[in-house]
Amino acid sequence: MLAKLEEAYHFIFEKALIKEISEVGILKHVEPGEKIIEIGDYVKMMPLLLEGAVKIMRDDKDGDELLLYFLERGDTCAMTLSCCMGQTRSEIRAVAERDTTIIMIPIEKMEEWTSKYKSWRNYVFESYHARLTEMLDTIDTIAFMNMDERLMRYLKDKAKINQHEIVNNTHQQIAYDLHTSRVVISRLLKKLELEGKIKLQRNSIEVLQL
Amino acid sequence: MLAKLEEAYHFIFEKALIKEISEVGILKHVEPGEKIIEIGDYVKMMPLLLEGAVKIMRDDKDGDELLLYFLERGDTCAMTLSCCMGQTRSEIRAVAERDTTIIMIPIEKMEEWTSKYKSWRNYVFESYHARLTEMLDTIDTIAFMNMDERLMRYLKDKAKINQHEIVNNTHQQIAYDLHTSRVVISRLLKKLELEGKIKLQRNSIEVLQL
DNA sequence: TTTCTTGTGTAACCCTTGTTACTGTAACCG
DNA sequence: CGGTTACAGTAACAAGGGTTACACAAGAAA
Repeated sequence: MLAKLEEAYHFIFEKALIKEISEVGILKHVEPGEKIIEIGDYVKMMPLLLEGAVKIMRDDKDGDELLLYFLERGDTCAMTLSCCMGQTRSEIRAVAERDTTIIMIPIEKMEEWTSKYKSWRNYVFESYHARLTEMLDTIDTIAFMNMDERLMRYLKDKAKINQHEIVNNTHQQIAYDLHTSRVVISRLLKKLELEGKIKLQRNSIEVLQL
Repeated sequence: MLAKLEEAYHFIFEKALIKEISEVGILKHVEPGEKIIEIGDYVKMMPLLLEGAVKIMRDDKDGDELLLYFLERGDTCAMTLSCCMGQTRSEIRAVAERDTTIIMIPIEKMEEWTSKYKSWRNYVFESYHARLTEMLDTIDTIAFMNMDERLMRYLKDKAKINQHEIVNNTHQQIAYDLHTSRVVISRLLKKLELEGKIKLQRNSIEVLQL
């Protein structure tokens, strides 16, 4: 564990802190599609991403859902962080996008490290900043862009996150992430294919413009 | 200044910190409609709200704009905070909604207080949490609600913020805040009036269901 | 092979929202 | 007082996207 931890975080945390993390952190592996946090969960551990990718979703009471953003190595979920500190329930759902390794930190340590390590404080503040920025991005997307632009952007993000130009998704799954219907996605995908931006096959979409 | 500061923040900050704030903070008064921060500004001071209300707006490159949320007494702008720490430019615009008094803190102090005062750390974390929650709310609103619901919600918020059931706004101003057109707002306001939820007059809207 | 299941393509239709254009009217100003 | 400007009401139409329904194809299962 120490090796992976150092690989992902040596630019961010001081040595002593990495050692502490490796001592108290609990390593966890999650499969693609596996839930990490559900809306309404009490959050007792803060997750640091060692490897893989996680997608963060927002749901409303009617079962509608919407993709907020993806997390990658070196990231943590600021919403979770925020819930930990405030002892409130999770406002979001986190689902593994690929094979993912995370390390869970007990919340007691967070308070302690906040006064003890400057690099920890900075990391926490930077995480908040990064997540706020991503939320603004999400807002821009849904407020100012049309569905075809949002779709193309989604495919590019997905290709990047999965490090592969082929996105293995059904149209229905995409529709859920973008909070629209399958028919709309099929329609727009066909349009994007005609424009030469993607290539369609059953269960897979090749993104040509990365 | 000390009196107002204590009135707004005595539940939040310890005495010694309030004293420090009053010593280094710069008091500033802004009129309704006056800009406090513009997108792209370098932020060198962190604002604490003593009195009044501020609206936080997001703009895109095409000049489109969208209301994110309001700030009130005891709040600070986490985006600004985040920009201060990270030395980045502002991603948002802040405009006074009423007569507003703010106190500006030089960023050097923030770092110092973060290690020195636990109440400061908590305040900063809670501010981040509050703002993230509000952003999620904003996302819910634009992703899951229709324009008539958004409009009603906007009017209620506005009435609450201004402590008055009469909202003095032209339809055009509302259209800017909700990122739509004047005609759409006029249409929906008329519908809401027919439903008995509001009462319309020139330059003013009375919100009947608070 | 046939059958069943799942995913995709597409047409037809509807609703919400955005656009253009024009009218009326309150308030202000010379 | 008439003229100007800002604001509001409304009709007619366009566009985006959501809904329903159905056909068809690829794989999986039998």
